[in-house]
Amino acid sequence: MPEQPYHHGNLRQELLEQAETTLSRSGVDGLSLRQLARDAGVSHAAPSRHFRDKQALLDALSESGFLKMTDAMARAVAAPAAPRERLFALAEAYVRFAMDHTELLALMYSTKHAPGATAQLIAAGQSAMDLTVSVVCDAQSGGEISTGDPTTIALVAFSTFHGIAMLAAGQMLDGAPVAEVVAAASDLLWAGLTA
Amino acid sequence: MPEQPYHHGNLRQELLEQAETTLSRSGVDGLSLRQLARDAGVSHAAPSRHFRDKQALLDALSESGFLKMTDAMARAVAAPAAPRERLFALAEAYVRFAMDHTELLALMYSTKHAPGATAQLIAAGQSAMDLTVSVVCDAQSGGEISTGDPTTIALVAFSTFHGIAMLAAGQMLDGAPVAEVVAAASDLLWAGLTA
DNA sequence: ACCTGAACACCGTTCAAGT
DNA sequence: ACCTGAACACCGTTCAAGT
Repeated sequence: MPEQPYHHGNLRQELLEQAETTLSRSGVDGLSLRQLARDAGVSHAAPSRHFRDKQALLDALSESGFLKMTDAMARAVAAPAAPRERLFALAEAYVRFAMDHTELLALMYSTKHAPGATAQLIAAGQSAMDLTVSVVCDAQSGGEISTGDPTTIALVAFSTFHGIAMLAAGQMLDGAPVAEVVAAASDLLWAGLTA
Repeated sequence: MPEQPYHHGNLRQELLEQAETTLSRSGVDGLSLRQLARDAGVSHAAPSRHFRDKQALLDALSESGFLKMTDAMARAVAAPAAPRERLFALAEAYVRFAMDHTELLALMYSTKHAPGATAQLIAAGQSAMDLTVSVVCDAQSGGEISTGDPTTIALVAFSTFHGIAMLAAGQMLDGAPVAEVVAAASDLLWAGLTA
């Protein structure tokens, strides 16, 4: 175990990992570049080699969050099942991710990175929505739900799950069991789509 | 127009008003107690007489935001109309408020004030949801929609509108016209409820 | 290429002291 | 009661200089 060499070698990665840990424990406000540098045993100016500014680090964190979330949702939807079950599984995966990564989700959907967002970040943010569209399209081509613009339908479904995820993550469901709300939302959506 | 007297007289109110303006222009991150003090022509330590810390000011801002929002929603729902239209009006009012007060809404639903929130703040946050419950109950007692726990139904409806509001405020609807998504969501919800 | 050290212009919070 | 001024411990960002 040698002391840290002058060239850290993997600073960018270590900063990101430490940042994710700190984020989940203390929220965005608890995140300071100088503290991250201290944790990594490096001068406070070192991170600027790897992230232009603090926002760049937050954006990188957001992007990896979107990738993880989409991954979890994609796995939930991949299992062969009826569209009805796949939509439910999508909702469950979304809400579960939200509850397991409260602060990360808040960062991901904070308006902050609105203007200068990377193309990669935008694409990552879109992929969860794309997944929803594909489930809707499958259900439509199976003739199980009403025709109608699949994007709009997916947007409504996604918004519903997003709303539940955000409220659940913020403990604003007034103590209603999350699983019940997710189930009720899936039922209601499906009932509306098959009406 | 005399110079500001030593005792400002209305500092708390002026700080809140200036804070709301700054918030809407620059977001929470653009909000600094010291800057607000400068704007009010007062020393940087003066605000602490009126707000224990920065979070207290943010909480006060949130609370007044919730009051305004509920007020707008209540007005939208007050007009005598069929439950179907009242639910739609509720959704419209919510989303309109969200788009007109992007940063305020983000603050209101940030998890920040989770632990030390005032009872007043919590109550204010609840009132929009209460309004939704009452619309659902009216629809149920009119026999227009399926019976079932009105709180759960309201929670799903509220989540849907909340999700649309948040995504719209963050310009994450991929360019889909907000009004269309709101209408589609209302239609889908109502179809599910009357199925 | 990667990092350090010092410097600059900010913060929030606290506390004696003033009026 | 309400506010000031100074002080403390932090920030993010920049930039010459070191290895």
